[in-house]
Amino acid sequence: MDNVRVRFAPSPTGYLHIGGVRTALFNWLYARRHGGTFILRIEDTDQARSTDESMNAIIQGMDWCGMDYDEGPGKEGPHGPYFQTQRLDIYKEHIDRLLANGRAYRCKCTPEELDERRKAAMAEGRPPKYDGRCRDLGLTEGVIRFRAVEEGKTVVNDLIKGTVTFDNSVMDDLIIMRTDGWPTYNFAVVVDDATMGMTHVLRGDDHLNNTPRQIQIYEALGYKTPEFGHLSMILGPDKARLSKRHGATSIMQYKEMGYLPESMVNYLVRLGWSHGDQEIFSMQEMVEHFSLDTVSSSAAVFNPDKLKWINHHYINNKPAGEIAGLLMPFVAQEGWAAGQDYVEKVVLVQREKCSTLVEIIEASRYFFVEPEMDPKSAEKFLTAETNPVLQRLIELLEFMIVFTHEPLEEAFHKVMEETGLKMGKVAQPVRVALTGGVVSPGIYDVLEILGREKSLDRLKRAVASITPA
RNA sequence: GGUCCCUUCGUCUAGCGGUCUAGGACGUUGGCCUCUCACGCCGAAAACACGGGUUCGAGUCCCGUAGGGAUCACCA
Repeated sequence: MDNVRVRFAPSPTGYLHIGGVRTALFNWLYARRHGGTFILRIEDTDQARSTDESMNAIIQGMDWCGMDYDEGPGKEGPHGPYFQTQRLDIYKEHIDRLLANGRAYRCKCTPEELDERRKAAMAEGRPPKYDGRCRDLGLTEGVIRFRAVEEGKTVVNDLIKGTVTFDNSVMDDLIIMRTDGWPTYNFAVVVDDATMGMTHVLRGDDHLNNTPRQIQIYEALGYKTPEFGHLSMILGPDKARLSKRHGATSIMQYKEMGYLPESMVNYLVRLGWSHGDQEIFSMQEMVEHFSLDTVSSSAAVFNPDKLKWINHHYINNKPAGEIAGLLMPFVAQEGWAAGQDYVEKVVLVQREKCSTLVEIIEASRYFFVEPEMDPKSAEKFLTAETNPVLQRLIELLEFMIVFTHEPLEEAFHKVMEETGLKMGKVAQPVRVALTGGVVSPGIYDVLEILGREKSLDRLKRAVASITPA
């Protein structure tokens, strides 16, 4: 399989969707696996709905995920341009060919008339297809329709679904050029995929029903058809196609929620593809093992819990310095002044209990600002009884030369010996004093990161807040 | 409604006719560890949609049924 050419062809009418990312990813992997070319094409013929923001979001999202393209916006190649709105001449030329060989004709039916007939047909239980009334009128004005072949069958040898046979009687004469002079989707994709030399078309299986009509267009134009592979859909928990009402669906939303790109890609690749029992894949491993043979043909429900688990994995396995770097924008957003070295120390002690960058931030406020005291924790652990314990600890810490794990541990043990209290009885009050709550990393780590000054400050304040018995 | 696709634990999946008393992962759950929360470790519950074939033998092949999804635009 040489010279593989595949593409991702989104329409810039919204943000880059999770489903779109997966489609892009499978194409990208296929290209990289086979040393082929990955093309990004922008399907912007619906100019009313297309926006530059959307296009930027798509490019940004793909970049974030680590999917680079070889040809596309900003990377002109031999088959450009890569915006459909810049390819009008190409479409016109192909329309002319169809008009010339009799495979296309003008139609003067108005949208209103068509709509009416469609409804009537539906009501009577007839298939709502165009009746072909303008077929042989030889009109010179109006939209242009493709003259479909209605006899026989069209077979799609799908790389994922297998052989799918369509009866041509279901085909009707679809409009290929609108009143405004722009081509419609089914025609434009064919012209683009053919002229851009695509060898494989991997896309969502919502396009499977379009494929036989597209094949007819390829044939009418005298082009060789590419290989097709239809990926199953990603579903929401209710088994309906994943959409905004299921929550976050834009890839950049996940970035904001504190997910790492490798988590998204790793999670998404496992939605429909597998390599034995392996769950964790680096990009390199994916490229190495990816195959259409192991792509599932059934739809998959998006599972946020598993995504979290994968994100937890990456947060805990990437170098802490990198995680700290990713955290800096979040730190800035909170308005906290801290250097990356300090953040890295926090990462080291916090990440094992966190699944997202945002969770690290939320669990770490007291490392950056004065904590808010949780009343319940204070009531339970900052009591008249624990007061002397804290006071004794303060004395010991005041005179400590190096404020690090081992001497801190020694100090705690000394207090425990003197008071006969167990670790839990000493650590919890300290934890509450330092963090305002009952959950934190190991107490020596908290003390060390906070440092002597802040630690003593908070301990003293806690002591002062306790009313003696 | 027509057409098309899909159907293994709640979820993602392994399985490509015998090695399946069906494996892994997320989640759930019991225990251990323990200065809290976690992590980690050890265990548990949990699935071949149903009915017919084909075959010596079917989760694996075929046909129905049911359920789910997609699609039927001068949107992509």
